[in-house]
Amino acid sequence: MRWRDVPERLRQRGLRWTRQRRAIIDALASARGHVTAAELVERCRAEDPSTTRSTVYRTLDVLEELGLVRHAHGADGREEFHVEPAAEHGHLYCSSCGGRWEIADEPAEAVLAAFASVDGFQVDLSHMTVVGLCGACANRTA
Amino acid sequence: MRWRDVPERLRQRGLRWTRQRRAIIDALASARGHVTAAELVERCRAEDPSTTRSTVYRTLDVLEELGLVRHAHGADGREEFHVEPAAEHGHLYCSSCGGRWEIADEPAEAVLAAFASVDGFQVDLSHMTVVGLCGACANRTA
DNA sequence: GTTCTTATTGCAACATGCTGCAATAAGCCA
DNA sequence: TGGCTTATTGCAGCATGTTGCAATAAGAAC
Repeated sequence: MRWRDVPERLRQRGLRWTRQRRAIIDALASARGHVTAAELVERCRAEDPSTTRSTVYRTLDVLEELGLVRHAHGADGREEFHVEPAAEHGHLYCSSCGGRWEIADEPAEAVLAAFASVDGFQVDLSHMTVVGLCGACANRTA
Repeated sequence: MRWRDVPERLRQRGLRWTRQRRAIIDALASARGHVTAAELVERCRAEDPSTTRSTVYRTLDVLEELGLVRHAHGADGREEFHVEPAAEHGHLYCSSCGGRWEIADEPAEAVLAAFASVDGFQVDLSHMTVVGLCGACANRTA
């Protein structure tokens, strides 16, 4: 649990620890894995109905700079946040059945290697959402 | 130029050829390559200021079904349209310098192969935006 | 505890994207 | 041409993101 020392880390940078930020951290801590910003706003409002969206979005930006969350864009382009990104991973999305999976290590490494070898591009896996047809849907279509 | 027979193709499906759709087709025809929906709305409004956003979005959906455009999501999640997608291609985006490139054939094939071999996932390249650091920015950071 | 600086908040407003609904008009048929 | 069916439009309104600005309040200094 890295949330404990967030207040200190903020202050070290001249930033401040506020009631609102605590609410957002609480919501994040109880939402391991993935969350959308909208979900987070809902969770905060459950505690404090006066929560405003702009504050949540701005706090998420700050937390991303601290490395506590990473954002990506789902298949529809909406934001999703990875909480405490232990291992960076991207997502697969099937446009036919709507299924979602994390990208496994093998293809992830292949992707990294493919782009690195061309012009030294360093792919940010955690930001990647790959859209297409999953095996099952592809078979059904064929 | 495949635009010429769009009216006919629409009617074949029981759809209709309207003044508004003509404006959108005109805008697309003069915007080869990539366009955002917002740009398209602007171009249409230059001709006809009464153009509404919802009409443009709905028409783009129809044109996508006809295969005349394909949409993707840029690095910020906003929509971009590929006009007349001759060769399907994805995009690279450098989060440091903001540069954009089309994904070349080699890495594209590597990506297709990597996912196909795992569980038969068929990647939709045209929908893919890969975010990361370009070679130049990666070197500068290191 | 008081004071001061300024990071942060809440508000209002804007941009993009999507949807339900009543009114319009495309395209078919007589 | 006139009438009919229904696809399409425009409108209004919602959801998600973002930004400028004045008011608030964190936290350091006294």
